[in-house]
Order: sequence, then C-alpha cells, then structure tokens
Amino acid sequence: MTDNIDELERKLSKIKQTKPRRLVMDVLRDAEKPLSAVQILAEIEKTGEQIWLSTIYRILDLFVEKDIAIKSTLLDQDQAVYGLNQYQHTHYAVCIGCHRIITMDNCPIACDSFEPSLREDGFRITGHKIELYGYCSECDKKR
Amino acid sequence: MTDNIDELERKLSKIKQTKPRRLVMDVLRDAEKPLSAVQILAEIEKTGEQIWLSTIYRILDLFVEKDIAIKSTLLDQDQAVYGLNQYQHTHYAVCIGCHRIITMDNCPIACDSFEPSLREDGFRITGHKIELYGYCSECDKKR
DNA sequence: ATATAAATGCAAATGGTTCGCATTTGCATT
DNA sequence: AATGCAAATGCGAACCATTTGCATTTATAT
Repeated sequence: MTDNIDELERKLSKIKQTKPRRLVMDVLRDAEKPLSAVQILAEIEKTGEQIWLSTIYRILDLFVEKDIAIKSTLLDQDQAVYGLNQYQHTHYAVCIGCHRIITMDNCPIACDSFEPSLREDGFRITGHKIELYGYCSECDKKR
Repeated sequence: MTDNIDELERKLSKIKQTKPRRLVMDVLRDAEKPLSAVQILAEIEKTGEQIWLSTIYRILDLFVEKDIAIKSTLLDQDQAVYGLNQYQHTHYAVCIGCHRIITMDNCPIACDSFEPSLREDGFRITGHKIELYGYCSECDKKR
C-alpha cells in the first residue's frame, strides 16, 4: 500500500524531471511531517530559489495522482497538507490549541482484524486515516 | 464524550433561541450524515424559509463551540461538514470517486486497549477521527 | 539540433468561509 | 404588556487557499 524509496524513484522516473519538481521533492523528502503548499514554498525560498505557489499546487496534484505523495486535510485546518507516500501508513495527533502535528508510530487498525460495519454494501477499502486530537502538554498547561 | 438527545436539549437551552438557529438545528436533527453549510442552506430553502449563508456559518461555529455539533473536514473535500454530537462516536467511509459519505457503525479504537505511541510526551487525547477511503460499489464498477 | 508537447511564470478568477456594520430580534426587567 | 439592551441576523464586501488561462520556457524524443 505504501512505498519505500526505490518505489518512489521508480514513480518519479515516469514523469518529466524539472527543476520545480525537484525542489518540491527535496522539501518533501526532508520533511518529517506533512506540509502545506505555503510551507513548502517557504522552505524552497529559504534556499534562495524562486517558485510560484500555483506551480507548487500543480506539482502536488501530480504527485498525488502518481501516488508519490498523499494529501490530507487535518482537523479544522483550512489548508491541505502533503507528505511523501513512503511510510507504512503514518497517522497523526493534532493539538486543538496550537495545531501542532505529532506523529503517531503505531496504528490501531493494522494490529487486529477489524471488520468495518458499513451501511452500504460493496465498498472497496483502499486506505484509512486516523487522527487523534487533544491538547499537547504545552497547551494543556495554559488551560 | 458524546451525548444523547436530552444532553443536546440541555446545551441548547443555554443559548438564545432564534428562528435561524431552530432551522439549522432541525436540518441537523433530520440528517443521517454530516452536511456542509451549503447543503444545510439548500435544505432550509426547500421548506420555503430564507436564511443567509453567513448566518449558517455563525450558527455552526456556535454549535461547535457549545459542543452541540462536530465539525469535520473529510478526505479531499474542500468544505467542512457538520453533524450533531449525539452519536457514540461515528466514523465514515468516503468514496474517492463520487465523494459519497457512508456511515460506519463500529470503531476499531473502542474495542481494544489501543495505546498510541506518540513522538511527544504529555499529549492529552480528547477524541479521535477515523476515516476509511476507497470506492463505493457504483464507482468501483466504472473503473 | 530541432520540433513538440508539456510545464512554468504570472495574473486573474473562483469558491468556501469570515468580517463589518446597520437593522432586527429575543429576553430580562419594569 | 411595554421598554431597553445585548446579542443575532441580513447583507455585502473582504479574505485566503486553491485553480485556471495564457504566453513563454523547458525537457525529451526524433
């Protein structure tokens, strides 16, 4: 379902290589957490390179289409975030206070034989998303 | 964590009763699935009543603040959806093809003693969201 | 080396959501 | 039942993430 680095390289080799695509890819490779388009722009600008936001969106759409990246919309965030599709499904906890994203290293669905009970027949499941929410230690203190 | 009807009534009694709020509440009560602001508007207009979209958003914000409703942003949808906070946590499956939302009647987290392994200490979990994605039988056929 | 289709730079449009302000409404008090 | 006041709403405009259109540039196959 998810890929290792070689698998990513194989997918990348199937699309045209351009400088903007390399820039976005480099940022995603280095990121430990999914990033928004604006965050990716900021990372690229830090290196002195220039790129347009619409180009980033187009590249991210392509990456998602080619299964290179995964797009998510986390709790109450008003923008989408993107991460490489290289981890065995990773999930996150989101702080309601500061919107910090914290990586979760395990998954409740992977470890047992969960059978979803859906109100419609014949749904073919291709993936899942789990999000915990609550307060990080810092925001918890402030309340 | 979630509430029954009486608990909702108790929360409602603490806020000023107005016609627009009643209209939105009526729609949410009848809905089997979470609805977007625009869908709520459409339902209200079907009854011949008139209401402004910005009013709906303000009412929904209030309902969320008062724990009367829950706001979610489902996979790849570009708008938020809202549902009453009356079910013992309900999760959904979302069709990648037609964006149909299908209710899931069980939950993988409720049934076992899952201990999340987070990369940050002291996170206080207040809730969670689980979403399956894939293709509904109809969209699956088309592929 | 060149042709061609695809990608990008840039600006303008779009669509969901929020904000500002004048008017109206619900409710507490008389 | 009438009054006053804070809060809610109607309405339009603003906002912000994302998308689109088009002229120009670029990567790759020939």
